[in-house]
Amino acid sequence: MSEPGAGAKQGGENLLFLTDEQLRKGIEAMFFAYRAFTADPDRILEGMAYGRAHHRAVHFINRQPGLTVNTLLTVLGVTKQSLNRVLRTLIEDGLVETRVGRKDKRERHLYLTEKGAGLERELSEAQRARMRAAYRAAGPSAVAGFRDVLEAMMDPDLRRYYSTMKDGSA
Amino acid sequence: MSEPGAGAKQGGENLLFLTDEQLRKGIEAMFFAYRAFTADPDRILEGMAYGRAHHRAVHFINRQPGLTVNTLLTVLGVTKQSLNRVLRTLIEDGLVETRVGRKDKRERHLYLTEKGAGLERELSEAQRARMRAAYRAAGPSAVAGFRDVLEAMMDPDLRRYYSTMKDGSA
DNA sequence: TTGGAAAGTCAACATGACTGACATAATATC
DNA sequence: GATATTATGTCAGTCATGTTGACTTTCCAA
Repeated sequence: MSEPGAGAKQGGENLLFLTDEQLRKGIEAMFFAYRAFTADPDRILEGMAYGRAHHRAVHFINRQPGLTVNTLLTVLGVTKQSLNRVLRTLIEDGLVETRVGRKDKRERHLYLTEKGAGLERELSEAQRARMRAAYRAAGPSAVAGFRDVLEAMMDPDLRRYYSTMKDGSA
Repeated sequence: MSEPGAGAKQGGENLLFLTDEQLRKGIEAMFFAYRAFTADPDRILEGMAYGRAHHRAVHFINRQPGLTVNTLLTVLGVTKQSLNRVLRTLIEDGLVETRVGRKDKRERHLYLTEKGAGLERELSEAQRARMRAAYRAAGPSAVAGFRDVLEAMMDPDLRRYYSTMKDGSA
């Protein structure tokens, strides 16, 4: 890597971003940003009979149509009882449909209906708008750094899953 | 904006980080990283009679000793009834103490006791350890980008508050 | 002196997590 | 073919954290 400035001050100066104060600022940044990040879809959902849990389910079904209940369970990191309540209402309301697995008939593969895709679009457009504005304000190299830090923060299993998902850059 | 036909190479290439796919990846990165981010303190707190809400209160009281209930309310973005439940148990258990305001006797200023500071240290050390590892893995310039994007994502009021807090770089 | 702000409290309720127990169907294994 | 395991679904109960609404006390300020 290239040394910014002199070579002498290397150790201490290059590690300044790891002080406790800096780390605490990072923690607060995560907290405040995440709140803003969820605020827009939450606003849309209030009044509807759905909540953040429904949004998350719909998001991942959209991203990976045909995924099984079990996979969704792992990705969301909740119990099947918790997911089931959410999924049941989405199916009853005709936003999600299930198809029995061809190979393994125990599995249910999940798909969004037209209606479900409509809600997904509405929610994700609100969220993407904020993300887009933040990306634009911060610039491409900041975005790369943002993604790198978040990825490094994830639990290894989910990082692996995350890495396999399409990102349009390939 | 620029025409998609004409200056295609330049504009298009520089804006590739704003495609919907890229934005969706950012959304997922936030989701997975935030889960990991809260997992360690949550693990410590389970078993104790406290939860994430207590952690947040303790964090901000530590960061800004003597802040009033009203300020904490704004920072945390919850109702006073919700905060009060949390604060009451922390006071009863001797983790937080309140002092009546000198100037305005209606105000209660919040401070951590020794015991409260102990819990804060324990929780935040777990969280900082993960943050430190992520920062170290991603490097200083990624960290700067990370912080820039998160800051741009916040709601303006909290961004203002966030900016005034000490970060050890000034 | 009166209006409003800061804080605290009670009650009722919603959401989204959790555990534990149990049922059904299909696959996998012995 | 009998048995174990897996994938899914469901019922019941609990907990943490948020909400609204109503009301009180204290105290500052116009």
